Amino acid sequence: MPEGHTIHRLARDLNGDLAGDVLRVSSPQGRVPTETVDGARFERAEAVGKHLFLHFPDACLHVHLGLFGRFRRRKLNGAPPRDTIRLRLEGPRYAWELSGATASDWVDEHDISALLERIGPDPLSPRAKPKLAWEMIHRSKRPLAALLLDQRVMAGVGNVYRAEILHLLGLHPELPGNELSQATFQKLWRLTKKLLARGVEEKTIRTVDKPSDRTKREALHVYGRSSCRNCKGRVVRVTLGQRDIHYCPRCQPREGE
DNA sequence: CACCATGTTTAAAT
DNA sequence: GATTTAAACATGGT
Repeated sequence: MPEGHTIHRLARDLNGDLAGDVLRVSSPQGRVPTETVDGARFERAEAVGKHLFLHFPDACLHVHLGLFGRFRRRKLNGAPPRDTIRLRLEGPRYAWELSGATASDWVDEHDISALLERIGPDPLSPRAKPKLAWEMIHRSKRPLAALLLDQRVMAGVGNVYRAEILHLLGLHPELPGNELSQATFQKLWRLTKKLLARGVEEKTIRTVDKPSDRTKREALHVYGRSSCRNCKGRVVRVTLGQRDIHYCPRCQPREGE
């Protein structure tokens, strides 16, 4: 479910609903110890790449949604949580419920810095240093498609954004990182930032300026499509690394650059 | 009901 | 040392 925009939007919505409030915190599944924060004031949520941090005065919960994780708002209606709910944050007006996450652990300062050191710059962070991403890409022979998905290079891009970014720049997915020019990298960084930011506002991924309708297919150029939005040619789907990537051989020729 | 998918981590193999 | 592969984990939508 989640690419970086989802997590940043989650942080914004959680803050809008719950920041500064005293929460009832529970773990219906019993998988997250909540005694120390139940009844405590929730300070704020913070997103970095695809990671989410929930800050309480004396504790911080690290959440990563992984492939199936969800974190949803529910109206308070007295209904008991479903048995798949791992964590429940109950504020004055809404309850937020977490399910299916890959990670939901209490972390200390040390854990947090170790984690942040592990991931690359997040284009949505004003303090991000794109230079770090450029250096990794520039030094690597790995295909661009693999580098974009590697959270150590850049944090927040997932399978949909990667396919769309490469298509918009006319880059072949297998172009080795060290063959990308610095000028094109700068375009790539700016584009990524723009698309992720738009995703946060619209709560969905849209890379097409004026889609003809509201369907997901129409909002994208190649991902999940059988024909390229630009040239109408057949979209190629190949497994690169562990994940499928969609691209248009005509709009994204091998020579690239 | 069967199938599919917007992810990460670790260790082992190349 | 760099990179790739395999395995494990976790749900909901169609």
